[in-house]
Amino acid sequence: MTQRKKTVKTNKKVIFIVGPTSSGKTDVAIALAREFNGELVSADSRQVYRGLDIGTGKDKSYPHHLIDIKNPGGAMFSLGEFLRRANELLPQIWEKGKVPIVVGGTGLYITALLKGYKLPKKKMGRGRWRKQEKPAFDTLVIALDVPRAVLYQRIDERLRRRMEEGLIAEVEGLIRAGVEAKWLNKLGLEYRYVTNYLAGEYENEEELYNKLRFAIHRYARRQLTWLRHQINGVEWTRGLPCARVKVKQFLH
RNA sequence: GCUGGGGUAGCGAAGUGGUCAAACGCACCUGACUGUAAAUCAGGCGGCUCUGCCUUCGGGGGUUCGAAUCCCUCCCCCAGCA
Repeated sequence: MTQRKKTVKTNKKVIFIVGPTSSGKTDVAIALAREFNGELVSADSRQVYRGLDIGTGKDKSYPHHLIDIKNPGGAMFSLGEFLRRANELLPQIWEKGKVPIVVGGTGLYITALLKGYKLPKKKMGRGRWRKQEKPAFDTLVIALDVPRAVLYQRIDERLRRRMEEGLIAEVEGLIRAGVEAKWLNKLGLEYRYVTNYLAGEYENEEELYNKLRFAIHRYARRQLTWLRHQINGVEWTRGLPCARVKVKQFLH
């Protein structure tokens, strides 16, 4: 009996929705948020910037925390800032009687939050900044599992769509607004490749498309490697129905 | 039909008698990851009973101790001429 009491350590819970790019994280997260009274917290190192919409694939149809909180071109967002803000948000969400649902593809951010990393206020030398603490909440980590071939196909189709929606124009606009190419290059993927394209590095849009889609494939693979090895207790699911069941169990 | 060029591993492309299972790039696969993480970096990538063996460089035949590399022939592609 007393044992049982111990296991019910807290009613503070956090749901994580992870997976490689194009695996459908956002859709699942939004559906879960609606159904289970959740609030979305983005764990995405690129969607934090305002104006980077098409290239980062923001879904503004539903409110997310930690999206559009930085201006592009300035200091880069960082793990430290993410942790600070996320750890501040969670209690606020619990207070409202809601469940935080952390969605995102930035594995390092997820791991750090999940493991309760605490970073010193100031940057210290590499290798000794971590002070790990047990997270003060229960977690459910749901990863979306999509067959590799399907994933690649989705990535390709999505990229094509984004290019039609004005991906290149978006980057041109940022550059015109004064964002440096160097800064865009550091972001990688869409912003890096389109910037290169605008600098004349590729023959045509088709070459840009191909170079970029393969770079995204590689990125998706890296994300999967991270999920497989750097996060414990990941529950792989094939989609919303399965995720819903796990969430229902978790919340009870 | 003639002439010239060409057919090399999933694709592109080196190699032109031995040190070639075959450079390199791409795709693909795997892994690392401690304050830029959509970043950065590493390995693999014909097959196997894997410190060696087997089957590969359009097909077949030949020369040679030895061929992806030389010769003959056949098939296919491209360019120019008919």
